Order: sequence, then structure tokens, then C-alpha cells
Amino acid sequence: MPHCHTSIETLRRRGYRITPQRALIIEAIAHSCRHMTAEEVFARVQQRTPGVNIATIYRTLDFLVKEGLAHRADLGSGQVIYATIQHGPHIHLVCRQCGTVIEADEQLIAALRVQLQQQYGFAADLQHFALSGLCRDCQERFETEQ
Amino acid sequence: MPHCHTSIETLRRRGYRITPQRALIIEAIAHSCRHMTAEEVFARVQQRTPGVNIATIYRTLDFLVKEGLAHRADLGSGQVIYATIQHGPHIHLVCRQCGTVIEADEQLIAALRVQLQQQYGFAADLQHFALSGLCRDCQERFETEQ
DNA sequence: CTCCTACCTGCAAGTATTCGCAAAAGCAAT
DNA sequence: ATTGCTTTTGCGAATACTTGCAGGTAGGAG
Ligand SMILES: [Mn+2]
Ligand SMILES: [Mn+2]
Ligand SMILES: [Zn+2]
Ligand SMILES: [Zn+2]
Repeated sequence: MPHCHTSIETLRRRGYRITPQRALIIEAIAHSCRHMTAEEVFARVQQRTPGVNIATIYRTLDFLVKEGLAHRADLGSGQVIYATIQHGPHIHLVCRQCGTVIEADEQLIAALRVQLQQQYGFAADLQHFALSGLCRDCQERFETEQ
Repeated sequence: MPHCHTSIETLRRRGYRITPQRALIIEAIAHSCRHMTAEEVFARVQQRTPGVNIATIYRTLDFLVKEGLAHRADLGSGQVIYATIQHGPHIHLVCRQCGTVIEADEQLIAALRVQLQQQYGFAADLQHFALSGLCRDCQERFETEQ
């Protein structure tokens, strides 16, 4: 997954500085096919270059999200997860009762995306996000208990 | 807004104990027509009954969310906001570049709600939530900068 | 009204993340 | 290669929650 270079070039073109820390962090999330927590990125970066500070990890991940090169999602697990924009698009359905996570197809929100753009001029980040609610089992439990 | 009683009765019916702390917190969010942060709920509760701990505020607000009696939304302001389910349904569109918040009509996600229920048996909490993205101005800025 | 016990709360310590500031280092222009 | 300006980083402290645990209390049984 050599998408690191794409991201790095994009940032350079936009006038940002490419520091070793940024390159390492971009490489870390580009090489993971899954989501990563800030701590996981930190551990991987430390392996190669000890001395990078955890605050830099957080700052850089947030910077990449702001630049549209990474996604952030809070599934309510206590730690936020990050992924590259290459991470296949999908929605996480998180049950607020039991914590179960269902992965849903992002096609579901294709229509919503178009409407938000047309009615509000808002380009929503819907490639990778979390929705809270009740899973089937917990709905049934709620109904029987009233 | 005497919805406190409805919430209290619901909880009692479900077998939970009604402590003075819970009653105060329920009353606090029921009387505010807006969102409240945990700190704001804390301040209001303290006025009436000093001694209630901030941990109880957080635990109770999360408990109310889990029981479906309150909504929680993270608009990225640094503090999570809570509101009763009476709070009129709407979506917050939060720009990840400039932080601007647009309030959008929840009708936009009526179709999504139905699809999630049919395809995944998931009852999504879509009355009051936040979507991240780019506002019109920031989109234009991004395009000109490439 | 009193007792019992599971559920709740206060407290203090822990975790995840953010922020202010001074020093370090990209990178563009000499 | 050197300089200079501005961005970025490291560090330590602050913030916004969260958790473990021991003692307190709501509310049902007797
Ligand atoms: Mn995912
Ligand atoms: Mn709102
Ligand atoms: Zn569930
Ligand atoms: Zn914007």
C-alpha cells in the first residue's frame, strides 16, 4: 500500500512541511489495513524512531483528518480509531445497550450525501463513521420490559 | 416541561432506583430547552444540592442515554453535549476545517432510518447527532488550493 | 416500621486527549 | 552552504472524562 507518497505529495503541494514524524505516522496508518488507535500508531512509530511524542501523534492524526487524508471514528470503546481514506467505506452501527458493532454498507447513505450537498452545500464525511442505536436483540429486550 | 415525571416513571417501571441525584439530573436536562454539557448539568445540580459528585453526573447522563431518555452528541467542541429526547430532532453538520455548525432537518435521514431497520434490524438514534464534513466555503478553499 | 441487599454514590486515582510555550527544524531564498 | 522566517515538535501541565472500590441508601420483604 504505497499510498504514503500520494498523501505526502498532497501535503507538500498544499504548503505543509514534511517532517520525519509526519512521514512515519502517514506510513503507519497506510500500512495497516484496519483501524488504528493513537496508541497503536504511537507504538509502531516508536519502534522505528523512539523519541516521537504522543502529543505529536494526536496532533498529526487530527491534522490528517482535517486535510481529508484520514478518517476518525468514535465507536464508544474509550479510544478513537483512525484509518486512511483507502480503508474501504462502511458504517459502524454501535448498539448503545450491549456495545455490539455491525458493519453496514455505505451505499445506504449515498442518497443522504447528495441531499446534504444540494440543500446545505455540505460535503459530509460519510465514508467511515459510527451511528449509535439499538441492535435487534436489545430492541426486543426493551419492548418486553416496556 | 414536566417530562421529568415521565422519565422517572419509566425508570421506576424498568426496576431502577430513583435517587435524589437522578431526579435532579433528569430535572436539569428536562428544564433546559437547549443542550447541556456535563459541567452545566453539574453546576445546576450543585445549586440545589451541593455534594453531588461530577462522576455521578457523567454516570447518570450516560445511563439516561443508554435507557433512551437522553441524547448525546459530540460536536468536536471539546465537551460532549446532552439533551432530553424532547429536544426537537435535528442534525448538526460540523465543518472539520473551520468548525462552523449548520443545523439540518432530520427529515433528511428518515429514509436511512427505515433502511437500517429493514436491512440490519438496527434502530438508529438519529434524532440528534453530528456529522463531520466540509462547509461550502471550505470546499471552495480546498478546490482552489488543490 | 425494620431489615436486607442489590444497586448507587462519593472519592480518589487512572486514562485518553489537548494545550501553552520555548526550542528545533523544514524549506525557500540568498 | 547559510540565513531567516515560520511551522512543527517535545515537554509538562491541564482538561474531560472513566473506573475501582468501600460505604450509603432505595425500596421490597417481613
Ligand atoms: Mn471501519
Ligand atoms: Mn441540537
Ligand atoms: Zn445491543
Ligand atoms: Zn468550514
